[in-house]
Amino acid sequence: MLNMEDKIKIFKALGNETRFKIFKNIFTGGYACSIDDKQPNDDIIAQATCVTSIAEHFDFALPTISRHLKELKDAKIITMTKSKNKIYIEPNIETMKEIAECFAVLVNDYDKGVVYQYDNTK
Amino acid sequence: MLNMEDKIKIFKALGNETRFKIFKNIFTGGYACSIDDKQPNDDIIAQATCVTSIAEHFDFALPTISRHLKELKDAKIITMTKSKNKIYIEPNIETMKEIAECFAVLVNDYDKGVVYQYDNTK
DNA sequence: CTTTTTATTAGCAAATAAGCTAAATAGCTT
DNA sequence: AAGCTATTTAGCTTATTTGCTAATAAAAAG
Repeated sequence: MLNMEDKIKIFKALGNETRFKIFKNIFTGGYACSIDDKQPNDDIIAQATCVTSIAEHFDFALPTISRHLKELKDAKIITMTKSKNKIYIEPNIETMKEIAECFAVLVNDYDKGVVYQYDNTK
Repeated sequence: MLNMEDKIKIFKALGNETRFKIFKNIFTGGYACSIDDKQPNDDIIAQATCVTSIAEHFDFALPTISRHLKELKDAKIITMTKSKNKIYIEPNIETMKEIAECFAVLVNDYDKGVVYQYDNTK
C-alpha cells in the first residue's frame, strides 16, 4: 500500500520531462521486458531494457539516464534486476494499479458527493 | 484533452509535499466549494475555500500558499474564480477524470498485453 | 590478464524551486 | 477618502535538481 510519501515520490518522479519519457518508453515501448526474455514486438523501437538501451533513445549522457532510472526505481515505478553484468528494467505494474485506483476512487467519490475527513497519511 | 506537457505539469504540481496536501485538502476537505455556496459538511475542518482559508491549515506564509495555488491552477488541477475581492477555489474534476482514465488505460492495456508505438505527445 | 562492456559514484556548474518579507493592487466598508 | 480584507508581485536567500565529465567497479570476452 502506498502512503502519502510514496505517492508524492511517484508524482515527483513523473513530473520531469526526461523521466516521464523514460517511463512512457518503458511502459509502452514493447521492449523485451524481462530477464525471462519475453519477446519484444518487432515493429517497436527497441530490443532490450538494460540501462544502455534505454539511454540510446535520449540525448543525455549515460550517468544522467542511470540516475533518472534510479529515481523511477526508488519511486517503485519500475524494477531493476541485475543479471550477470546487465540490469534489466521492467514496469512495476502493481504501483500503477494502485495509482490508477487512487484516481478512480477520487473521481468516483467526488461524483457520489462523498466527503472525507482529511487524512494526512494517504 | 491533456497532452504530454499538461500531464508532466500535473505530476510536477502533485510531486511536492505542500502542494499535495493542498490538493488533498481541496479535494477531500468538504469545503463550501463554490461561489454558489454549496454547503460544507460540518464535521469537516474548514468552512470556505478562499486563499486565506486554505492557508490557515498550513504553516507557511500566505504568499507561499498563493503561489502553490497558482501552480495547481496552471496545472488545471483546481479552478480559481474571482468574485468580489475573494477568490473561490474548486477542484477541477475534469482533469482528475482524464488522469484517472490515463492510468486505467495504462494498467488495462498492460494486462491485455497491448503494445504501443511510442508516442512523444501524449 | 588485459580489454571491453555495463553501470554507478563523485564532484562540479547552472538552473529551478521553495520559502521568506515588504510592497503593491483591488475591492469592500465606513 | 481612509482604512480594512484578500490576494498577488517583487526581490531576495537557500536548497534541490539536472545536467556534465572523470573515475570507479564488476562482469564478460578475448
